[in-house]
Amino acid sequence: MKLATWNINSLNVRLQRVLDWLDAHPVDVLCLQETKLRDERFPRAAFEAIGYESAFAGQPTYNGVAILARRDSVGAPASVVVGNPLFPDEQQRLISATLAGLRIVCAYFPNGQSVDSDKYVYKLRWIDALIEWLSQPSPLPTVLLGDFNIAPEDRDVHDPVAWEGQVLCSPRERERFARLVALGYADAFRLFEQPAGLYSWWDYRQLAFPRNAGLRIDHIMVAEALAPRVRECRIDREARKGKQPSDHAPVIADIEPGGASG
DNA sequence: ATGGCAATGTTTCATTGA
Repeated sequence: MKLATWNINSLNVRLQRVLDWLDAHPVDVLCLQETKLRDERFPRAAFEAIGYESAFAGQPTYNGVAILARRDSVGAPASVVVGNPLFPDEQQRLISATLAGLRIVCAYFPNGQSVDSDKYVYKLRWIDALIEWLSQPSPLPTVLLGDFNIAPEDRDVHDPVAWEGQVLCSPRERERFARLVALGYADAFRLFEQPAGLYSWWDYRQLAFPRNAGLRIDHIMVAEALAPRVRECRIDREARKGKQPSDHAPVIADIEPGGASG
């Protein structure tokens, strides 16, 4: 079972890119962030036409998340939950659903703007509430995937000295990531030996992508019980190439279908 | 010290992103 996450930075601008990507990579589940579309404008029919059912929560201009599910393999998203029941929030950053015996949580963590800004405080509170929610027992094993806006370690940063203490890399953000790990979530990417210099986001400016000046801030985290079943986790940097790309690349994990252990 | 680029709607600039 293949799951992917991709911050698409406007689904309106990049719908064709997503359709083409799914044609080439027919994953079972694709989580999207920054759709930037109100729900009336979500291109549900375009995804249905290529065999994907969708659940989505959007708003104009900012944020917006969606879960796409391949009809012929995992069916439609069930038990859809929009937002965090413990954290009322006008910003559409969280959607979860049940698919193939898993709880899929698609998350767009706040950016935080700069350390100690109001947005940074909101980011920490938002993450704390997510951790509180995920601390509650779930009947199904959970996969938490999305744009975390956190580079967990220095090896996830092209220039750790320049980024030291900055937003996305600050100790308090990394401590939150570590708390998710302590809660029993494994960073699927780090379950495997990976070459150095693999990132999921590159600034549009200063030729960051050709210089590979990136950060790894998009993640797939799997509950403890699922970790032994993860066969592969990789970043598709090809998707960052070409005309008018998103500034993020998709992350893909392959999880062995569940047995009696769930 | 700052901008660099991109998308959006508040549109011919300000705001946000990361």
